[in-house]
Amino acid sequence: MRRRTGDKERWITAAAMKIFAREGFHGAKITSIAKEAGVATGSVYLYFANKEGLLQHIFSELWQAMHASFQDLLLRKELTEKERIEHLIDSIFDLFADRPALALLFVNEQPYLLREAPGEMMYHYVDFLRMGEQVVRSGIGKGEFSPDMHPRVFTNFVFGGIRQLLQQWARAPRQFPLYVIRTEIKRIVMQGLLPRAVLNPAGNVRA
Amino acid sequence: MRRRTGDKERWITAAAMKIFAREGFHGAKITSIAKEAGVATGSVYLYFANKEGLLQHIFSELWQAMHASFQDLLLRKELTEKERIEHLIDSIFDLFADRPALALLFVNEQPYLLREAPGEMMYHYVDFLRMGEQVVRSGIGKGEFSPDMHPRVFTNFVFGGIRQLLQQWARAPRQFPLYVIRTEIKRIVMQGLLPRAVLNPAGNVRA
DNA sequence: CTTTTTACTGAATTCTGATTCAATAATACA
DNA sequence: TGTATTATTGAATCAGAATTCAGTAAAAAG
Repeated sequence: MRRRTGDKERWITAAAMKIFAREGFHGAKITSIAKEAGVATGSVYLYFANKEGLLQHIFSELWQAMHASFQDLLLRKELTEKERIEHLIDSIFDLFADRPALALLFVNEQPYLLREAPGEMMYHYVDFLRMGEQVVRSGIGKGEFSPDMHPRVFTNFVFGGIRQLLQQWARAPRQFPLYVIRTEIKRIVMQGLLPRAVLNPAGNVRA
Repeated sequence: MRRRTGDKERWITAAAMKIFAREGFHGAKITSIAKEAGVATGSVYLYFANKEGLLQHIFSELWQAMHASFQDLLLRKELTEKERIEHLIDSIFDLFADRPALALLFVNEQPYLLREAPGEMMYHYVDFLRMGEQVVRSGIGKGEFSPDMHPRVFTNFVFGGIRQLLQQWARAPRQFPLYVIRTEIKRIVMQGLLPRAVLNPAGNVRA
């Protein structure tokens, strides 16, 4: 017999992440991935069915992590819905914080998988958005949020905005740091662009 | 001599749009596009240098249209900045309103072109976002918008949110009509999720 | 130390689909 | 009508890269 030495599966996924992110799924060559991983071309096929399987595996782990942290947040009864939304936003950024390559994969290759492997992907995707919607609904119910907000449109909008900023960040991590992005997103999401009326001590409205 | 009959270039771009949107750029076969357009395979190459050129041509027209309507809006002095932003949002949706296939192309294939043809694409992209930022800055200057808003993050966020919703819509136009999306986006962008303090007739603050 | 079993290798194979181009058709012009 | 010129065709070519597999290496078992 012979034992597997080293965690080749991990080397390969790490390499794939890097190459997919740089070249795009279609531009990435299995040969480059193998070289980057330090294994032979053929070895990739010992661990994954094919190129697409490799991509799916990466996404699958990602969605799983995302789902888990969302699930956690939904269960924390002590949070207000406003806090919950803020934590949801944070948890997405936490996931990508030190992995810009993963972020690029996530934002760029999602459409491909959604077309080629609609089943699993669609499931995660829909489930994920559903969770967001749920929080918004519940916040409206409690009077925390504007009652005329459309939960599904809102959730999609925020999700899309986050993706776009993740992409900008991953493309050039220096142009704005992630903590700025998170903070700003929360501001936009909660307060919007217009200045808010605030109460002065006398109870009157100030611009 | 022989004259070109029919507007083959247009037939081909129309077909390409449709097929690219359905199969994705990489999944689309030139042969299918030619058949859909009602011309021979080789004819595609009489009008476009290659497959990528075809995609670029579509994007190029699109960005041009986008740029033009943005430019118009920037020049309309009678608008408040708030109105200007609302019109910007509308102009994007107007562009895609009856062309879901174009919308899918736009949201799905942008990353590919940004990688493969960074020059022109990047130019349009950056310019486009810059225009948005400009409006926000100017609105802040005039006191129309929250002074602590980060113009670049804001613009990217909104752009991303719009993309996401365009995609959802294009994927299944029936789930929410475009006019709902526009309205909701404007609400989110302007007011955010939290309920606003409003004045009642007596000048006091109501929840 | 030999045998057996499993891991790994990377050059060769295969497939897919973009691109080409020799042949043909249509129109203009003389 | 005949000839020149340009447009169009689509089967054949070609390139590139995913996948395979016969061969080799390493570890375990005896």
